[in-house]
Amino acid sequence: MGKELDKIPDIIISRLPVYYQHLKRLQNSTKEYISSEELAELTGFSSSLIRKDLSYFGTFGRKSYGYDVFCLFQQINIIMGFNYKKKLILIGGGHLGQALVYNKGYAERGYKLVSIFDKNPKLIGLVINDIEVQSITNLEQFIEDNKVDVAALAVPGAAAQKITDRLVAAGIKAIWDFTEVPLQVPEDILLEEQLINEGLCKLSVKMNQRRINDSEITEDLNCEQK
Amino acid sequence: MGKELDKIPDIIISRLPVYYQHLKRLQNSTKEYISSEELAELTGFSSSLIRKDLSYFGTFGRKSYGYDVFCLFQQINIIMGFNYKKKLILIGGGHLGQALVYNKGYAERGYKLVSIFDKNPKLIGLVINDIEVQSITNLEQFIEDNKVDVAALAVPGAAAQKITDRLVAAGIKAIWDFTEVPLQVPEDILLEEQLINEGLCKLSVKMNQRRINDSEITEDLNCEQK
DNA sequence: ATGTGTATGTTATTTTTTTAACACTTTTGG
DNA sequence: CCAAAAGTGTTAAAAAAATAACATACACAT
Repeated sequence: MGKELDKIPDIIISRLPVYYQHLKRLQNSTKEYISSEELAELTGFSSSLIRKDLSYFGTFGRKSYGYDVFCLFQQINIIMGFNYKKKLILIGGGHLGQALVYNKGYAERGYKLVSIFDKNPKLIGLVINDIEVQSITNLEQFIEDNKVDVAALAVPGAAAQKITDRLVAAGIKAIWDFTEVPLQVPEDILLEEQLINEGLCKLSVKMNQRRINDSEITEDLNCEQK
Repeated sequence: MGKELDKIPDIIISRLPVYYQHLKRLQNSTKEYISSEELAELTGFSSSLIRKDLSYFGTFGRKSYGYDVFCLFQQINIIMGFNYKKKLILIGGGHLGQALVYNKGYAERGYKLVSIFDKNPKLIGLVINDIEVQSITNLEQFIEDNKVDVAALAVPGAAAQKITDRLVAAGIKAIWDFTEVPLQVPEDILLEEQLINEGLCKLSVKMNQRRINDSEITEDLNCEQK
């Protein structure tokens, strides 16, 4: 019985992309069934946790076989809403923006990148991967006409909040934010901060920990404060 | 007393980049002190949680004032190890790779991008943002000669594991992985998967949830499985 | 058929994480 | 100097999450 009206716990949502990633990969293998134990091996989560996560959405397994690799992938796609079509626009055609245009992950997740906006006249009219960059002045009109669902924000930090306000006013539902600037949005707008340097931060913390543990130094830099 | 030999809980590590981000921003303001309550407002975490997180590393606050905005930022930098210099190389000079070359986040976190590698002869010799792309054949020699700490991996999925094996063999300590391919690494190598489409996944799940709740539909696509 | 092995879905237990409460210190203002 | 206010660091309680345990169902071999 797949349902659940209550909001899916964030902690489970955060694991869904991992399940997705591994199951996608498994589609190319000859493997027909996979056990929670094997999935645990792949993902690093415990088999118990995996069974629990999946049982939150329904019962997909088969006793003494495991999970049908194809069916489970289908179900994960449905759970993640990838079977619904979403229109995406990109704001900012700089280096990061251009990389996002060539990102191959959209279609399989139900997204379609429908336009690119920039304010730089040198970029306007340029065609990147078959999509023409248009002036940011057309933003509101375009969102309304095309019922755009999500905007990817890859503009300089200084412009981020202003553009965000315009997106919200124009009726966007969700923002995928690459500027490392904390954005203010109304409660009902979904905001996903894609901190591009997050991995670097975590690696730095962990390398630092090792350094400290190895040297047994007691770090205690005290900042002058009255 | 700043110390702690035990490993910092991942859940705390995951919040550090958020504290960092907001405190960095606050450096430009005239604000001298900030309370846990105000930080809660900014970050979305509870004030109680913030005080607890910070107290894990030491006592940085001042009774009835709050935290010195400058000192706390300094401390966060130390906790995250940003005051230690790390050498970074980039593997893969494609679209995403190029965007990473122009990323402005390295220096402030103690990283220096020292070289770019690619196997495409058309890219080798090209200078991107003052850094010359060199042949992937030089990889091992370079890592050894320059004591490289971290490699950013932005190559096609098919090449990912092979390159990873070479990096590990050459003595790299940490990998910042942008390929959406699950990589195998030895226990002692730090691996950070930077799932570029993670935000899109989460947005899709959440938009889907809203759709279901709004329509009160009971989703139950059953996959044919004997 | 019958017994053994496998692996799920779920319940019980433990652990981790978060929130709430508060004692205590410092500041401020009569 | 004393009282009130602010806001920390910490302890206690609650909630959430992860793990372990297990009853059940199914497959398969004898």
